[in-house]
Amino acid sequence: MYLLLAAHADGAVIQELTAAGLPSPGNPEPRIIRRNSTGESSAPGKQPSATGLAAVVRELEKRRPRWIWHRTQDWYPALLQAGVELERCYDLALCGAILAHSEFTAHTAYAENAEKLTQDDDLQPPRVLQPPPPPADQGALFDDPGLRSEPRHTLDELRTDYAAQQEALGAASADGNRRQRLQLLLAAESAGAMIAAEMQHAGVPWREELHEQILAEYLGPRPPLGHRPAKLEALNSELRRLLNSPSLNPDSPQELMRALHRNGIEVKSTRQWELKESSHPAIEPLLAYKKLSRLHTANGWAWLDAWVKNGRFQPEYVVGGVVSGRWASRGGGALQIPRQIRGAVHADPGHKLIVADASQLEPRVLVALAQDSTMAEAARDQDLYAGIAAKGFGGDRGKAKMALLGAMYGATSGEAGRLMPQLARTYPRAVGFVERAARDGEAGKTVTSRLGRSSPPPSERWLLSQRSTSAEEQRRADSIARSRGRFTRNFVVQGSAADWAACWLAELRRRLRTLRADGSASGELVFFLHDEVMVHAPEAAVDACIRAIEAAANAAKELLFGPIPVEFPVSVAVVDSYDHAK
DNA sequence: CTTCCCAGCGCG
DNA sequence: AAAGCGCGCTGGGAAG
Repeated sequence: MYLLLAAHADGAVIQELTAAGLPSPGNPEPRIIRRNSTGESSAPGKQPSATGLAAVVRELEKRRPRWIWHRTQDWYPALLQAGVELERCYDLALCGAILAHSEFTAHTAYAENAEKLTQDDDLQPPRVLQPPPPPADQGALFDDPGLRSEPRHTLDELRTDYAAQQEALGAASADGNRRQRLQLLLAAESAGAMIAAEMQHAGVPWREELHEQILAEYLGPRPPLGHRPAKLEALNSELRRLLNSPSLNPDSPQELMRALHRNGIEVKSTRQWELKESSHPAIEPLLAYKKLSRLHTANGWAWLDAWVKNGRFQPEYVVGGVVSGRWASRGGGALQIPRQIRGAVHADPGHKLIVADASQLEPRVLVALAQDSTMAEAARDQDLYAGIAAKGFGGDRGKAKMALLGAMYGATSGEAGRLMPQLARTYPRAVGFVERAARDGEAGKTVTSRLGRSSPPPSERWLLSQRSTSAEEQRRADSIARSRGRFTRNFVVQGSAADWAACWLAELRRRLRTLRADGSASGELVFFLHDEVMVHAPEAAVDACIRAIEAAANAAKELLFGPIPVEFPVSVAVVDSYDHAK
């Protein structure tokens, strides 16, 4: 059953559709849910409109429909706020973006139409950005889901878009299961959107007093607003003395650079690794200052005030925020929680954090993509790098790792660059695969992830550079082309790893829901970071959750690659506190 | 004053 | 030791 949910000038509107996106013959009329019209008496603290729509959706969910809507972010957070969890959806915006650019559907009307729209866009002034969504706590009233601005998409527009997307999907070329893969990607992307909203709703368990303890340890007591904490101030005084610069502000790279030069420290930048080259007595306190200053500005008391409420850190995840299919995030730097403060991430009483990460995901994905049986053999080892080191690198794990990472990132110089021929000799297929992606990118072609997410077309810069005439221009053109080559080289691996992770996450969510539906203790997904998930679970549910995580990883591999002899092991840690994982 | 970009560093 | 991919956030600093 397919239910389209759209914003209506007067509230919301729901229509049942066929799989192809036509109005359902048995039930063709859309149903309008007006604000304040569904008869539920307003509970204190809740607006009737909220209960109204939420109640209707909850009732319809019993028929286990697939909800089709423009953007999950417009509807689902408010539904969750109202206590309504849904099983599955189809996110038109996310799926449409994939279909508009995928090589698998490049020949379809949908892609051509999208292409035209993009060109039209170029003629128009830049689109006004959506205002940022209100903070989660303001969404609690669930006043106008999808109606924060005038509805830009009518029911018919959305229905037509869905039908067109299904048609494009149906027209995807059948060779090598491309259509099934793309369909899987759309399902995983939509599931991801729901998971993002659910994780945002749940939040990461965060103990404020533990965070404060950590800050006090590193920085001293909380300073008055706009002041440096004691330990930073002490380091600052020391620096001013050692560099003979009584008014130095070490937060200014320019000032700092001048002060260093005045003292004979000849660096070209103030980056850590370059500063480490020098043995001047000011370097050590300077590095300490930078480290602590980073903690204070990025994850200090101000951060804690802004982002942690009621023991939860609730960032917003941006599914589809990275071209490769990785997620981005907004607010609080959710994907950059530094190791220093992970001790503040702490399970609730009676609960555990289950932190699982896919070990060496990207090289394993490369092995599977390239079908490199020699490398697959080597990767049997739980430690892939050790296995590869054993064959081709005389057992030197460090070299094997650097070579493989270099191949995936496009290293040209340094030790990684020098190791490339050695890697190519033993593993020609794996190296050939990324080389091919690089050559394609340099030539302006598109590359595509395993499930069908394609790289963006060449940039304006790339196109312009193709017309270069002089030798100087040609050199620049080559450099731009190589840069694109490095991007596409990495795209196929990073993008396919993101495909895998999306399936892993969706499969895990399904299993956790099944556990809950069966009445067993279950856990809650609370964090996701490219190749790592965190489940917050009552102790009784830990074993079942671990099995779910492992089964989901295995399922993801099968979904992407079928029964191939490459393992995707996950390492699992059951901890009270995030800093004890890994 | 606001708006934008950069340098630097956090994460994978 | 410090190249080679993808992000977000901060403060400083230049531009408007």
